[in-house]
Amino acid sequence: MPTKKQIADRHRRTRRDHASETAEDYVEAVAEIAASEAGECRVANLAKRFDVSHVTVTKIVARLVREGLVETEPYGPVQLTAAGRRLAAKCRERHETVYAFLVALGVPTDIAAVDAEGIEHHVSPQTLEQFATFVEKHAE
Amino acid sequence: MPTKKQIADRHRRTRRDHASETAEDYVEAVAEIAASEAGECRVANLAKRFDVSHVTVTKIVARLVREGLVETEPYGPVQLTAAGRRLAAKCRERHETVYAFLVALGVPTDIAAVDAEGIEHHVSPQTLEQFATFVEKHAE
DNA sequence: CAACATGTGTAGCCGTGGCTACAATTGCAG
DNA sequence: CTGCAATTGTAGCCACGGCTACACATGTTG
Repeated sequence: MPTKKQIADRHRRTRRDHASETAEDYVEAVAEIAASEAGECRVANLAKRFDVSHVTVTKIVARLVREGLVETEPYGPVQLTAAGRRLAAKCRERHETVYAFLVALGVPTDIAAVDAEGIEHHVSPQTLEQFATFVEKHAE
Repeated sequence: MPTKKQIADRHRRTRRDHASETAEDYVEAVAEIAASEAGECRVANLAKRFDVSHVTVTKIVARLVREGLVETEPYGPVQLTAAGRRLAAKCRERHETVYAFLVALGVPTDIAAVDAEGIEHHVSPQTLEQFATFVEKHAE
């Protein structure tokens, strides 16, 4: 049975995860939008994507710049740094695995899409591995 | 394929979930502590449990009081309301299902404990149902 | 080139969940 | 009953992710 310290650690871990969830969602979105017909990712694209005001996007992008995940110039597009691209690729893969896993489990695709969005940030490498294994086994 | 509005909705849903995650964690903890040897749940118990200062607990408890989930008096214990007990029971059951599911999947118990903590708040009833079914099937 | 729509930036506000520092209460020891 | 330790409350600060309102750039379009 877990000690009190371990329980506290678990919660602290959960909180720390929250802090980076937004970053993960944003770099993923930037990558997708830049790879789409749009060709580049602008603040307005992100605002629409997350259904928030452009101000919220601006503030979050500023934080991502501080963290070295994206680059941007005044009135210019938002571009991923090398670190941002790495993170985006990792998140995309993880997201797809979680989604595929839920679908393989028998969850309706529309529900799986919502749940994957929330779950993906909390899946450890070990659990993700089990998810992937399960998907392979059930890939008919 | 999902529309832009659906993607935005998914994200809004995820954010709204965040707002209630803390409430869920706290009512769950209050129920557990009150049911333990301690007999009652005090601010100090919660502070230790989540490894945060007592001030943070006080503020969150105040919010839970506003939301009708707990009751308390100055310098007194924190008690669940009927609504709080209902929510706690629901969360406890869901938490256990998620944990049992991860373990059944093959995730090490210590890892499963951490992941369940993060995942439980994002599991829809439909997905939870699939988790439970899976656990039953693999309960030899 | 001027004007106007669109897109960004800036200022300033809110609630949540963190914190430290200090004040007040409680409760138990002496 | 007095006094001290532990607990709880209060004040005030921070970062994050929301917002509205207003200012400033950009880029078509006439």
